[in-house]
Amino acid sequence: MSENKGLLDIRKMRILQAIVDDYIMTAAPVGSRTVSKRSDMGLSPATIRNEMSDLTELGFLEQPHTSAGRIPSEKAYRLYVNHLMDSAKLTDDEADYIKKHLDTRVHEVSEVIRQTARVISDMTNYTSMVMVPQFSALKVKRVTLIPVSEGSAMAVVVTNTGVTKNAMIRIPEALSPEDIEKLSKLITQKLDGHKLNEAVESVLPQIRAEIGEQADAVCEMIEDIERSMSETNVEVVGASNILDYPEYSDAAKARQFLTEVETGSYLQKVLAESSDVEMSVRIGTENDNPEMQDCSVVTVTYKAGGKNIGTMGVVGPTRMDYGKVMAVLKYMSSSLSEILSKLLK
Amino acid sequence: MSENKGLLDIRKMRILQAIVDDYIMTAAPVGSRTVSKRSDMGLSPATIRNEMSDLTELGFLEQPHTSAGRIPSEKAYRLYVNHLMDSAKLTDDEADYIKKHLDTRVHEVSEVIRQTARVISDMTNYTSMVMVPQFSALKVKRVTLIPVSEGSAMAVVVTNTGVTKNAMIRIPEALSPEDIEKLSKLITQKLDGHKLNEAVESVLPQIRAEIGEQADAVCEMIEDIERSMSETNVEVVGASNILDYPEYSDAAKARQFLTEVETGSYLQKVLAESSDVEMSVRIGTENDNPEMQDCSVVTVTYKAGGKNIGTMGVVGPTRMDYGKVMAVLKYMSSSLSEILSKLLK
DNA sequence: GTTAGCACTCGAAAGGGATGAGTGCTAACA
DNA sequence: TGTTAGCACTCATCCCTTTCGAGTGCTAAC
Repeated sequence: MSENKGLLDIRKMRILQAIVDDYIMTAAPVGSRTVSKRSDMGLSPATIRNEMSDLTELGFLEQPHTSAGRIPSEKAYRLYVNHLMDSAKLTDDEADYIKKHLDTRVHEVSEVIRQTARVISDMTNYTSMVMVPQFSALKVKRVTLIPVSEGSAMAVVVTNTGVTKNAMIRIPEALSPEDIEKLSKLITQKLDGHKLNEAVESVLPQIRAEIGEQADAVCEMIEDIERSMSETNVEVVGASNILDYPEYSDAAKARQFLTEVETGSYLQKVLAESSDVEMSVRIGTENDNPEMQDCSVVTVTYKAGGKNIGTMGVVGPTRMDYGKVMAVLKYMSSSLSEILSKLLK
Repeated sequence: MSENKGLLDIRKMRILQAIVDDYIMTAAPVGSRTVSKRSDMGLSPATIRNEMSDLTELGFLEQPHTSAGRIPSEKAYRLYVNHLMDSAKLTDDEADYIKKHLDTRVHEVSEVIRQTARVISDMTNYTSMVMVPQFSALKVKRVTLIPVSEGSAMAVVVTNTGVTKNAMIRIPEALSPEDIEKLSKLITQKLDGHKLNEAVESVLPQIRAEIGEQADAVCEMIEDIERSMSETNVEVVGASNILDYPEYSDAAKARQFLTEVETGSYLQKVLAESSDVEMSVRIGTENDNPEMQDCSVVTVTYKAGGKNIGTMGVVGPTRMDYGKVMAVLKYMSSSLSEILSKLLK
């Protein structure tokens, strides 16, 4: 038996690939006849049957019941994604579609993010999610405080890449507008060129050392700003697409999926965890959220100015068109990176 | 026949009420026996049958087929909402629930809105939507421009109520930070005390008259600000609740509803249109969006400082628990109004 | 005007083949 | 030794029929 990837001989791999491909398209158990016809290997159904029997024993296939075909196990999807998938390229039509629907003239980050999510969801027909650029990882250029009412102000942070974000923070009461302006300048000066998340550790002690009396108030404000800014925000689009797939024809299951997606906490967590790998795939029970264990989540990162600044991805049934999803995500990652790189400088 | 509301005698009204009440709870056609038992009118099923037959002829009831019970028509719901509904009050438990889940310490408007939407959706088990306070109807107190990059700046508008909002706008290129600061002050001075939406009409001509050369640029910026600010934003929560109702057990129908809700444009339109009536109810085909014609939408307005500043509501199946929804919305309207009134000054 | 009685309707649920896709095994073939 | 044809067997699905019962409408009596 000629080994390959230390797992299966080539013929078994090809058969498994054919089965997964077919199952992804039809959602129906695949029989030996179908495989024999579709995979142009010139093998009879009987031979395929023997191989399928082996694959079942090895844990790559499952049988809903004796007289049905086989469906891929999670292990099969894993193998499929790692080794045997046609890593599809987008057709010209698809690339055109994206170009047409990504309006590069838009100049607001949140708008670009929304569009991106929309396009991913439309192209894949799954649920897409795009994290807005990670803020506290960017270098601060300017911080402006705008008095709003006694005790509160709006802090607007501008980074060197031009991304801005704002949040309400508490400020000491009884500050005159001039004091506030001074504070703005002071904080800007202290944070300039630092990343927000690092600043809290590196700059705060400095400030405490340098400035005497007001230090505490200033430090608290900076911490407050950092806290508000590091809230990750995720745009989720196309949740209802899940209803197109027969595995979610059961209302209770669909409901569970949609509720989980609406709260978004798990998706947010996945995006955050995947922020340092170019592409990640979580299949079924590889998700540690029990509500999502018959879903798969694929993520990619995107960059601006050469640095990863965010993650985006797709959630759908485990029977997902991984090839297409990964192709779309790759394409969108570079599109978005390009747009943001231009936009943010 | 003793007339009432110029439409139906009292007995018919009570019977209709019993039918609607029952149908709202069970979603199953209501038979004469049930009505006879549940409405304590001491009438036999046969009598009820005669009345129901009349009500059918009058267009208040419909018969799915001969041997089923009756279900209320839209006309019946309309009558029910207008005249015969028990305008339920919340139980103490419910009021407690709301108090517990509305964290009054939160000091960010968008957070309050999100909570409100969450609570409405949880209490009614329908889909809730809450419009963030209408911005351009508030009086401007200060406008700050923060340079972001060549040609663009972030405009932050603070109103006299303390609500703030910000948006990226285009600015003339080649402005120094000092110029921008001057512009901030100029615009603040011009807009101070005016409502944004009125300012465009009343203040712009003034500016054009007073300032010579730079007028065009300034006016454009103000218009740009107004445009960005008047975008209404709606928080929608609990869309997946719809899957709990048997009328949406059909995946295609559910999908249609969810897609419509996700885009949100119709809901946004309804909220906007209803911003001047304390409470509005749109039943079924009273919605002009064909996709929503078997839904009902109930809205209420909320205030701050005595003025309407926003609308919120609930979407659900026409067979909706109008009594409860309206009670919850009323309660939430006054809660939110109170919180915002405090929060915004 | 109200009610009991009764025949009638018709959807929903339950039962019961027939169908056919698919399997596993065996025996023959190259 | 690997491949294949043949065949008996399995079992979900489809479709048809029957049964069941909730509910109606009508009539006649109270």
